Amino acid sequence: MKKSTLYKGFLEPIVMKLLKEQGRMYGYQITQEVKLLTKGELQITEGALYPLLHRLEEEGMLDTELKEVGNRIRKYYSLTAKGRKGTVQAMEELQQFMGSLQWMFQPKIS
Amino acid sequence: MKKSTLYKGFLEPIVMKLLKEQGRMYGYQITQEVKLLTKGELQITEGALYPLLHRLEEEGMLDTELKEVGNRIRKYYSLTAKGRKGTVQAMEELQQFMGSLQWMFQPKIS
DNA sequence: TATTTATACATAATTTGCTTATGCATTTAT
DNA sequence: ATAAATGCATAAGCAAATTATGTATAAATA
Repeated sequence: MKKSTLYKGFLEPIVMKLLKEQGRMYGYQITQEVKLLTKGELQITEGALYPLLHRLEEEGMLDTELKEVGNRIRKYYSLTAKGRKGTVQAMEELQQFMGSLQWMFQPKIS
Repeated sequence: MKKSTLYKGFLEPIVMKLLKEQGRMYGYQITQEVKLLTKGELQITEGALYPLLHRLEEEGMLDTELKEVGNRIRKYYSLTAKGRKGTVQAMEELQQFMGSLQWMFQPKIS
């Protein structure tokens, strides 16, 4: 990932939120969607994404489903019930964090 | 640092922005200011802060000044010219990054 | 007045979360 | 024919935190 530096810790909520919106996605598709949604700003690397997906699956956040497409196999991921709860929580934490940094962008309070 | 997770990479811009606003601060003061400004949300750990300050000084971003207060020695940090430029840049990158994540918080584009 | 908490610095070991590099295989575009 | 895109995966290395520890003074509190 990169172009504008990726601030670490964001990849997980990004992926989970995407899965929540889109329902069911495979790894490569996630990289392309993020690239699109961020107008090329964020480029997720596979070295970051795949291990994360594996970890989230192991934690019971994601379910997987293999699908043969043409001659290739795609691995689709979707949120479990736990994963949906986890997403809500991750988003709340993210928002709170962003909120707590508002002072950085506000004009000085005279 | 912690309470809400600290997303990695934010500490540097936070510290630099603070120094830009306040002019001249010592380490402990920075931890207290951040705690105040974030209403207790972000608690900077010394293990993160001091090495960062040392690194920024080494990179020519910060100047230091020792001051004896009572019986203790405080080490004051302030931005150099390079540091002020660096702060502007760091803030721009941060804002661009935040901007590129807007889609995560916006209601679905029907 | 003894003890804890706050102030003030610092460093080392460890963990986390990425990047970079590599590998393999198929499909599409040049 | 060759390169680029699609699709998965893992390993090595690095940077930025956390956690733990150490030292010392000052102020608050039991």
